[in-house]
Amino acid sequence: MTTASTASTGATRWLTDEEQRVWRAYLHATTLLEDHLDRQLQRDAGMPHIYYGLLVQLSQAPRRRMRMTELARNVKITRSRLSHAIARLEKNGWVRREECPSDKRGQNAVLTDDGYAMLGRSAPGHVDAVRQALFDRLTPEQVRSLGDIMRVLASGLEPEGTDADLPWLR
Amino acid sequence: MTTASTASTGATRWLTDEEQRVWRAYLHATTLLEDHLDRQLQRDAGMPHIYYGLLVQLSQAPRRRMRMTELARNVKITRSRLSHAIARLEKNGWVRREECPSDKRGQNAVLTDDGYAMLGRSAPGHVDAVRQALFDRLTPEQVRSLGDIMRVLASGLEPEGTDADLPWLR
DNA sequence: GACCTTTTCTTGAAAGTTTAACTAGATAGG
DNA sequence: CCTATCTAGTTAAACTTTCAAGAAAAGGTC
Repeated sequence: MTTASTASTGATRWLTDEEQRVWRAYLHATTLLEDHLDRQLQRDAGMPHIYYGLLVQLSQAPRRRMRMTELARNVKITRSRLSHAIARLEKNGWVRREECPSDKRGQNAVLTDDGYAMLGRSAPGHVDAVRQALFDRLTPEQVRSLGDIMRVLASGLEPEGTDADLPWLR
Repeated sequence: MTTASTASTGATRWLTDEEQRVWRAYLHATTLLEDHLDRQLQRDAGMPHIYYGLLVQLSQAPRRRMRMTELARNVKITRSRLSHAIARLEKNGWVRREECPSDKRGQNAVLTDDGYAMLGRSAPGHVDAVRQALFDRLTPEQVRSLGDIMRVLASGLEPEGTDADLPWLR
């Protein structure tokens, strides 16, 4: 019941010319931007974009720590992927695992001082990169519009909404 | 010279509140959509989104064949990644390699009949998924606006443009 | 032609991701 | 309590991507 819309009627509503152009532009731009930021962070911070996102999340959490599952949910990755990622960040000394007092199954990922420092060092460059690629190129209306559009898309794909899918991802 | 903008002055222009919200929404929506389509295609066509994109490109090329480098450029991936991907698709019987007559270094990736057939089978479902996630949720103005915005972003990240980077990617 | 550089594509290993199975602790019902 | 079920997180194996290196043909240049 995830796909079916024309699947039931048999008639496929293909994309119009404009839709095709927009879709291609979307794919094109989003992959270029992701590649760009991934390379920027790999070069300046020694990690892929998503790992950086994990550190940012932790840096904003109450005591710079967060339960594994919550962290995974916030960044939209599976728990498995998070396990591997945290293992790697732990090797770098930027994150540390800590048992959860209230739930013995649980683990907290904790941002270390080293991790915090490295974030402070690389954040300016990263913000710069985002600004140059995105905000400095769009008009204020476009920025507002982009926000609206992205919120619509996200709400439609959120596990909640109309057709509740699995737990929260997969 | 890729990053530096405040790097030279020392003053970081952080993101405003609205910019932060927009950026988060962007990351959120784009990762959800990519995950969604990846899963849809993995389920219905047995391959990740980017592999599907390769087949689509080939299906639209003159004699359903294309030089490796051109294919890689069109889909925005490295030649190395393409080599591995084509090897996998070859194992599936959907693509076949063919030597290039005019340039003995060259290879053409050719979409097989099996590949073409499989594309015909999975295209409707994929178009449906894109439509449901994107076009059915946006107003016509939003679609137009999204196209404009994405074209601006892409043009700024294209290896050409103002600050010519490396060959075309990396 | 000999020499040097560039272009095309492949390869192998390391890094990252996915999938499915699995351990251990929490929870609910009887 | 005891058992069934659920939840948190990890792990192994298969697969994909990246990175660095390299083989082979093409293009100058003298």
